[in-house]
Amino acid sequence: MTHLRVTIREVAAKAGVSHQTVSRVINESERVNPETRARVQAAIAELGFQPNAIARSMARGSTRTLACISPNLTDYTYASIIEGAETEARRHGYFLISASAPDAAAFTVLVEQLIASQRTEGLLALNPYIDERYQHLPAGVPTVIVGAQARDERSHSVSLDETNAGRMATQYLLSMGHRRIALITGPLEEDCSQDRQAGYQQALQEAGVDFDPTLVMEGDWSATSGHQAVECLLEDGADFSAIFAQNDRIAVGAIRALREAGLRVPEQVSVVGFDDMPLASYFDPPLTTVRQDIFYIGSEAARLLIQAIEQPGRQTQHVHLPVELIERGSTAKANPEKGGAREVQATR
Amino acid sequence: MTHLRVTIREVAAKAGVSHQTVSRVINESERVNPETRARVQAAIAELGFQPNAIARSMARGSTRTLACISPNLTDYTYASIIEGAETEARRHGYFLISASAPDAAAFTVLVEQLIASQRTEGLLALNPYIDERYQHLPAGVPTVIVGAQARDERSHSVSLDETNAGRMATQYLLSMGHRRIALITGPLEEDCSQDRQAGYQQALQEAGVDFDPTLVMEGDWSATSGHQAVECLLEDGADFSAIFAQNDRIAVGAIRALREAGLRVPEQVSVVGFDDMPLASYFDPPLTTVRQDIFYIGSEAARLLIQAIEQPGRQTQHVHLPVELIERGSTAKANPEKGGAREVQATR
DNA sequence: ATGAAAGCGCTAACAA
DNA sequence: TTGTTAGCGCTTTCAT
Repeated sequence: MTHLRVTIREVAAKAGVSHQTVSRVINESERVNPETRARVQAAIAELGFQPNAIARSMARGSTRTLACISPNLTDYTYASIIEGAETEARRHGYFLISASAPDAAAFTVLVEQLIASQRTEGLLALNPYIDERYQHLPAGVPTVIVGAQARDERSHSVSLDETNAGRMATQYLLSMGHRRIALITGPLEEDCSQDRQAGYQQALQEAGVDFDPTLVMEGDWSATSGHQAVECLLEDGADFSAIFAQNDRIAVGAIRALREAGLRVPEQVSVVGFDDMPLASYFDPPLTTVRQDIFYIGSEAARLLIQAIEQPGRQTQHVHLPVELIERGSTAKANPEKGGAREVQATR
Repeated sequence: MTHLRVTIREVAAKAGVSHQTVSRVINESERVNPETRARVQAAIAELGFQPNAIARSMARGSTRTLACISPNLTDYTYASIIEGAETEARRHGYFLISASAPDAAAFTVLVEQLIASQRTEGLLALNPYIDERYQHLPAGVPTVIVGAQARDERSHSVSLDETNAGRMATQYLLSMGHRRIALITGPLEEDCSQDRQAGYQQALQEAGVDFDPTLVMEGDWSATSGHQAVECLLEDGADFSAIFAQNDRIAVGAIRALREAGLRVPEQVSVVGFDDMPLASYFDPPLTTVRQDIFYIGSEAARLLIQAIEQPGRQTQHVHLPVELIERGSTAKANPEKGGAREVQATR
């Protein structure tokens, strides 16, 4: 265990050159005599020298570190985006500090500590419109908004084509003959909930089906909220033969509630989820869902951010990623005699 | 948008003091005249000065940044540990750079870039015994091994009491009258798989039940592996009335395979999982499982690491965290007439 | 192709 | 209590 860390100067002394020549070698400059380079490299190996990253950042004025602030790190969607971003960042020689900010206040503090302190050179803001945090996005620092479209002109963004995704899921149910399609959304503060709902309404309209607001329930992404939403729907005596749940967890909760009410999925009610989370194919029944390539969202976001850092003049970019419908066992054709309505009314 | 970042010297000029006084103010030194401090603070506010974190790291020789290397960032278990660690780190004024290393080679590179470059002051190594990566743990740098016990004397560790957890799950099934209990493990390279199995065998022995190696299958934590394991078991005509799956995903796959073979859970076969992952209570049937407080594992690991950094002389510590059995619907009493054996043999 | 000098923005030691 | 002087370990001019 080396106690005092070896510096460039010790290497220089050992190799009999100036520390500047060592710097040239570690920076792979061309302008070094092959012999000298070999001597220096030998010295580096012998002493186990590792350039000090902080000193380099200091001298270069660039830290090659990105920040990623997310509501949490455990939701599968966020975690995948972060993993994608981290991998891509590293591919470009950057590191990623990811931190979770449950609320806007925590977000503000983090921006200060990470961005204003110049510890990082750019920011990945995951879902910044869930609360007031977007008002504290840093100015003058490259920023990519992930999971929503930027509302200002300074920020880049990477998001799904949410409206189209909502439309696609709804069209699929319509194509199965369903006419009474309930919708369970995420929190309406979030753009994606709104956009998915817009797509839902759009698809209904295109199919000439009237939009019925009593068929729409707001959830909070949790399975529990899906469960409750279906309970409410049933209590209100709502008539529906399909549900579009805006994420897979809501779908799972909804299916559970349907079962508890004695309704069979997909025979009596079809359910479409959103995300294609890891166990979606192992649910009972396997979940029909909208798949998003979340890992790619993350890597694309990192790519954009690094581009913005390295080419400061660049125009802001807004990337929309496509989605795909995965057909599994939680959906079936509507019962034609009944015109798509449920046969059994819950007894509760 | 300030173009040239404000430095301590500009603040000093504005406040009419030396830059060192400004340094004292931002470091909350006592030795500053209240009036002077007020003047400096006014100047700081007016100029929007933010100390440069890199320069501080440079001058102090300490980066207040930790590294966390994990096989991936998306597994719920890892993500939770990371979130716990990140939160705790920040509580102590540290940042956490988390990176994923799918294999030992990637791990080695990361250790070099993060640790040897002195960018970070300590390492959280999640599950380092899944491959050869533990051989590349850095020397002379505070390290906490998470999810396994340290195999050397230099590293601290935070892990579950895995043996006891395995024992507890098995004892529970035994107490329900099951005698033929199949085990589906994680990869046997990982300590936790081994330890959970040791606990399983221990419980059997204590209950006077013979250990039957044909009832043990090795999985890879995936639902698919649980599915396959049960298929093998059934093909081999194995006789069992309960399964202890070493994680919840394996359990889900196992339940699916059981169903496909026409077996009812829990009436004919009971299944116990491990982790209590978020949707465990929403599975069908709701999963009986061993709960670990993973968030706490992370925060404890970070706490230990920071302690090791700040008090270098300290002895290595090894923390074992308790687990808890959560009883839900995937387990039931064994059929007494049959002595716990399945009634129905799969027809395949 | 190599070296010398200067400085990145701050903190730490010492002096006043 | 405050200011002055040196660096931290490296990169970047600019000479040579």
